[in-house]
Amino acid sequence: MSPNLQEGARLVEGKPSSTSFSIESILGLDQKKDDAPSMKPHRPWADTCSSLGKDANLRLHVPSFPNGISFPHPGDHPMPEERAMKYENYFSASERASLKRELNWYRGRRPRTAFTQNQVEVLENVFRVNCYPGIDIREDLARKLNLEEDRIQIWFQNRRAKLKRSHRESQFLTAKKNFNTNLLEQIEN
Amino acid sequence: MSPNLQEGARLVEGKPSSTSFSIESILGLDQKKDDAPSMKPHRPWADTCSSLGKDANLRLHVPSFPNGISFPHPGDHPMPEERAMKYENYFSASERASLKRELNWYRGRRPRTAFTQNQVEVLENVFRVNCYPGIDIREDLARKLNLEEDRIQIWFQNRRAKLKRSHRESQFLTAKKNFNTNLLEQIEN
DNA sequence: TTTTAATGTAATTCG
DNA sequence: CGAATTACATTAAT
Repeated sequence: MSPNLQEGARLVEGKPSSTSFSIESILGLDQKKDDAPSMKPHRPWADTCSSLGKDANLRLHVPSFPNGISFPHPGDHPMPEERAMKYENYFSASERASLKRELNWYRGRRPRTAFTQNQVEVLENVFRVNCYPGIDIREDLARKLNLEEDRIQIWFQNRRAKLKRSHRESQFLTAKKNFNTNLLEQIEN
Repeated sequence: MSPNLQEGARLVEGKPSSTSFSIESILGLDQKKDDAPSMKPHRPWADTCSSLGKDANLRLHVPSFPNGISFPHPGDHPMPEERAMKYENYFSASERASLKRELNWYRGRRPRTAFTQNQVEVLENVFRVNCYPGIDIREDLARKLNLEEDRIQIWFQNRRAKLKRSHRESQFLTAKKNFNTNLLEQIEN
């Protein structure tokens, strides 16, 4: 019997009591506690080497308009009337790109990769033959297409999901059609 | 044999492949072959008395292709004519393995469990104290959280993997930062 | 709005 | 058990 779980039960009920589990249950299982998981989301694309003055606070800066108007957060609702203020009008392409990177940083998401048509075609061709390319193939593709291996792997994952989805859908449609057909026959008889 | 990437590349570019992937590579011959005799994976959640959908997914072995999934995707560009033969002749062991895997998923992958926030909270709290809970603790948790013990075990496994991953990453970042710092010092001297 | 790259994590497999 | 990989549900960029 582990009486220690009662602590857990308490936590369930919203009691943030100090987690004191009975020693017995932890006995012999004393682990090196990394109490601050620190959960680094792993964002290698936010390269720390890019600038020598690689200050962390650099990315916490909230972009704003030159005139002090705060930058429209993409998640927010569009501002109907202020169309004339669209930030595109204020920044060059490269400036927008860097702003975007900053946004991506504090939102913690890798900038969306835009595959070229050629890259997609090659990937599709490989997919047709083998939709589970091993690491060797992926690395090979990465070199040949000038992409990171991770992009390749993700691409295949998403591609498989897409295939499955389409399969599901067609199956559903078939089932529906059959259902309707049967129904019709019954009515006719 | 099956078309390889050279053909694929040619199809894409219309030029004599500068990209050449070896057949072995494409077919993933380097991958682990699991042509092992079919053993039953025991899937209690694949309830025999579930509804219509069950049989549909269970044995859709279409002669030409498992599950009716066509690899030259129906909506996609057709492959060269030679495709009309028995598929056994066209797919390597590893490809068949892939297909088999896919088949397996369709007929029996446990539905993804969505833990509630409370469940996760309790699990995290226990994890903080002991990330290798023995069977008794797991059973206890299972009862308290109304989950199967297996889910608990898997959760801890995945949680440990996650912790390890985060350690690796923070280590990497630290190393990188040190590297940059050293570089900077050298430049300054 | 639709498609799809990216994320987080539960589930599976193998050694 | 860990490591690697996968499916799958979501989020969000285009």
